[in-house]
Amino acid sequence: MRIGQLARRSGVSVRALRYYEEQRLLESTRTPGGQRDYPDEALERVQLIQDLFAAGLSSRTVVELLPCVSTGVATLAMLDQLIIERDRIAARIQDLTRAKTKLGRVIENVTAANVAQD
Amino acid sequence: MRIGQLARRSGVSVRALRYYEEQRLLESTRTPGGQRDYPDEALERVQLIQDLFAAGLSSRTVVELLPCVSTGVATLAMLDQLIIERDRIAARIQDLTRAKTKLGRVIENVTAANVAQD
DNA sequence: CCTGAACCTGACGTCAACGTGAGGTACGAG
DNA sequence: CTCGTACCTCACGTTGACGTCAGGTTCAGG
Repeated sequence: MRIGQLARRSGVSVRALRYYEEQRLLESTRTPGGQRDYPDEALERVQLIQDLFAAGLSSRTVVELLPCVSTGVATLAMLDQLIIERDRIAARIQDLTRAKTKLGRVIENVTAANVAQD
Repeated sequence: MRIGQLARRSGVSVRALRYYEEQRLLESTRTPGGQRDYPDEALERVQLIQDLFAAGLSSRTVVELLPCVSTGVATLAMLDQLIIERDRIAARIQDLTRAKTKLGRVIENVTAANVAQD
């Protein structure tokens, strides 16, 4: 599979895929002409990378954790890092939940105010 | 209250407070000498700004929504925007929850692998 | 009056995850 | 062989929320 097709299938840009390779998040073989060639598994890999980015992990963290996330084999340092990241995500969820609740209350109040005004 | 004290109380940097003013998120009166002077309510205001930033709102969005968040009076456009942001936060929470679950499973697996290896 | 801490205004630097050309090469169809 | 599209490698631009440095001013205490 070439880069354009992988981009369309995964929904990320061609530029992003090259960036992932530059950051050692994604590998590719090359055709004799120098074009990137990806195996089918690359699609899942890209989706995994996207998930981790969406979770707020940096590319540096992702490159450290990708091996154990895909293989299931980890050093103790990796395990620590995994736990740190999971807890960070949990804390972030708490923050967002608080903010959502706060906004929800504001919405209720201003809605009531508008109804009263109309 | 001067800027340094507000910074210490709120936990944000002096630079950040000046930035908030620049973005019209926060007002201040000035002493005859030109130094910023904040009322006590500024502390809550700063904390509110931080909460909204933490929720992923941009300063442009915050400056649009701050009036109705603090006064409870909103236009219909503001209400729409509020709902959009709340839903965006809810979607983000979903994403993070999925990512956390995924990491949690990875943690369980690699832990088991380590125990088995030792 | 003097001094050190806190404050002021520019204005350039940072960082991450790409976007966006520029200028050239590879590939598949006809 | 030629055309059009997809691909290649630099390499600079973007965005947001500040950090940081420079050069000068204000304030409170002694």
